[in-house]
Amino acid sequence: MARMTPDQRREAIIAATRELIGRQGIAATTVRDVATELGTSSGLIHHYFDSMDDLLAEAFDRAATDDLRASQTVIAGGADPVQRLARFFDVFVRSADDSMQVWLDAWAEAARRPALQRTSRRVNQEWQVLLYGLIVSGCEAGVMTCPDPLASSWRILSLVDGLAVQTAAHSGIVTRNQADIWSRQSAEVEVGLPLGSLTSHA
Amino acid sequence: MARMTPDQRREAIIAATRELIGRQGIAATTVRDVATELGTSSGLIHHYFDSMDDLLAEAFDRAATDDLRASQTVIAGGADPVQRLARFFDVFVRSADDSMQVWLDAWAEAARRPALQRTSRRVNQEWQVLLYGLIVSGCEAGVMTCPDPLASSWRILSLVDGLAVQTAAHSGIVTRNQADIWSRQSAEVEVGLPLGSLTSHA
DNA sequence: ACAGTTGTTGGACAAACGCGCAATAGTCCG
DNA sequence: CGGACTATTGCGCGTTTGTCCAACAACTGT
Repeated sequence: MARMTPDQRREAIIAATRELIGRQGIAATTVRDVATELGTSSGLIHHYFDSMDDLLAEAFDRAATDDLRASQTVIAGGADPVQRLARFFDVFVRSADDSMQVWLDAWAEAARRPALQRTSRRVNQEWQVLLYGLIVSGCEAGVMTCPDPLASSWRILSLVDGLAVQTAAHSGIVTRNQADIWSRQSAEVEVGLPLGSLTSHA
Repeated sequence: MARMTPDQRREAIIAATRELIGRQGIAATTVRDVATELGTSSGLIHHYFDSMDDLLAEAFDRAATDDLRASQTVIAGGADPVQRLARFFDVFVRSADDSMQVWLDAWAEAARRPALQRTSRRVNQEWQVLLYGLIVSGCEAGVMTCPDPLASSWRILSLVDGLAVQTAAHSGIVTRNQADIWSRQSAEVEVGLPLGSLTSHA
């Protein structure tokens, strides 16, 4: 096979793994799957990664962190705190739609894969920090009322996770649109916004 | 091995599987694990169940349904709608504490195990129906205000699921007590109860 | 050009998986 | 007692898994 620089090769392995876990989940992705996707031998993967756990954790980390960074950029483009919060739900629902099985697998597999568990925890906390910041800035601007912004951020994040589970694992019972609307309504109540504030964006 | 009646044997297999999935999750439980737990051969399991998917689905069904029935009984003992709703959180938090890994595995494995997927969906819906009934009866009694009881039941169920994920998969970030309090507060807002109504039970 | 280093191969390896099957042991009925 | 039936055994089959390793190929510095 054509030779790459070590950095390029490592990135290519991670990219192939990302593609695969997005397509078939984390739990169902094997070393040989990655090698086939890359068009290389399976031994090469272990030349760059100590274990499958490490590779899965890093691939999940890249995918989740890219999602988070992209979301931060989109959200930062909102004109005011309310619009930024509305954008939070836009990007979250969209990204959850594509990669919910990855999240479910990450949560479940965390019990059996130490590296994946560490990554999953950190990513989760970063989403909470992002949401917490949005709420606090809304309160400082005086457009939101929040008696307990920490509790609110955890509640909204949990609600959104839970609704994502409903649409993914129990697809057909709760639709994506319902989950989107319900999570916005719940957030409006949390931060004292009038109903419809987060949904009436052009 | 000592012989049982077919019914007894079948129940013993299910009981052993329940024990195992509670201890090590659904995904990590194998045919041989069940046979060892029972003290029988592995071939016997396939004499009573067509596939491992079927066995796991039935064991999960029993465990989840038993939890649900026991919860219904406890909840029904509440004097009024508010106390019954408070009891909902008591039993839910307690059962989630023991078996959260089972739920995570059920959600994640549902994508790869058809029988488990059907069972998981049904159990989830039964919890929602239970919660929906509690809310509606509170509204009919005039002690709760609910503009949209269906949406409320889905939101509360999703919130408690999401908070359970936070305490299980990301243990240490959100504690069980915090999750308990936060889910009650959220429910109080949903059905128009004064803060503290669901927590001030003896 | 040559030696040394490192990327890469392809397959061996042991362990574990779900499942099936011939043989055995236990039960029941005539 | 004896034949029919079924529960149960114990093992083997084929596959798949993560990991490892000796050999080969390619690049580097002298």
